[in-house]
Amino acid sequence: MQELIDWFQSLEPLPWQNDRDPYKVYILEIMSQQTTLSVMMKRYPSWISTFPSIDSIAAASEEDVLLAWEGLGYYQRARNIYTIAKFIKEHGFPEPNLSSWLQLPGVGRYTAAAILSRAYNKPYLAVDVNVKRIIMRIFGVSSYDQGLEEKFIALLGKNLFDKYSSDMNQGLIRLGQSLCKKKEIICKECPLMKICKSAGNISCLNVSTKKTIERRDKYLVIISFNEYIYIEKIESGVGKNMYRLPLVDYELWQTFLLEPGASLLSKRKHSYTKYCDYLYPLYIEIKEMELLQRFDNITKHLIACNKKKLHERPFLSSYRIIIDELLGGGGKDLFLEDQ
DNA sequence: AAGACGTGGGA
DNA sequence: TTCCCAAGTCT
Repeated sequence: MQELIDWFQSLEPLPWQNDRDPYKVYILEIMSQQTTLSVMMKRYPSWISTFPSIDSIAAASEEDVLLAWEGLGYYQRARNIYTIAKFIKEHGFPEPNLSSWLQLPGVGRYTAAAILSRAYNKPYLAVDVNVKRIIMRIFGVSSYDQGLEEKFIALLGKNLFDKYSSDMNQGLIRLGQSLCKKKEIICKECPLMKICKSAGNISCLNVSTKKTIERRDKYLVIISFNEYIYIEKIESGVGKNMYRLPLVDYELWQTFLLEPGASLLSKRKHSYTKYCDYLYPLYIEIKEMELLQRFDNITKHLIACNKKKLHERPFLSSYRIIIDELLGGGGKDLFLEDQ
């Protein structure tokens, strides 16, 4: 299927398309997961600017890496990048084969294949959800079977794939994003039309399973004292080793509400996966050292961070938004009541 | 093997 | 505003 290669090469190339540096290809593949092209266009260049090499990451801290990843979500990926950078600094890149790369944390079958074909020109088929859908349509089947992959490569042309797997892998993904989409197909422009059993016939729709949403209320306090804001390090779970504004239980939050200097900020909604969180931020401005002691019971577990340095710590997005509005825009939209 | 893991952006 | 989506991996 020379047609696939020709079609791919006729597209406007992505800025990083022809970079074969294993480090950059690795970052590119990890960052691409579960995100959109517009996010990539913004974040990939800035990442490379912050961390131009494996060594630059290995020389940083995990917190620095999480900060650079902030806003991209799925933060385990950033922790893995840090782990892998240190490993590679010591041992070098893995051998260019599937089993060696699969040993790296966060590198699964898709990512390993994509890196090996892009950076090392190894003929592995990188099967992501797009390619999976294309394969199912090509063969006109309604369930996926890994055995189809070898047949698919044969259909593409084994010799051609051995030589041009990088372009063909990338071409297939672009195809899945543009012509052979989940809910929309444009077969007449498809380079694979000749070999497709489902041509013109949309099928293999992923049935989206509706998840039941779980609502959660979170009560947080922003304790401000001189130049400092108290923040809390997340020890486990979502956002591990990142920071948040301190969460307290409702009872305590209510008692803080009555403190002098306390003002209620507008509530925030933050949804992800199956959760719908409502954040209730309470801003407490403490002017006297004596008053600070009234919060000893919680502040002793917290970190006093200079307001000017809050941007140096990695925060989960929902908290970052509140912090930015509080410090940046004068909190105009944030405050419920005028002071 | 179903569920967890996050977010910004577009309709 | 609200809903829904987007280059997976791990357990």
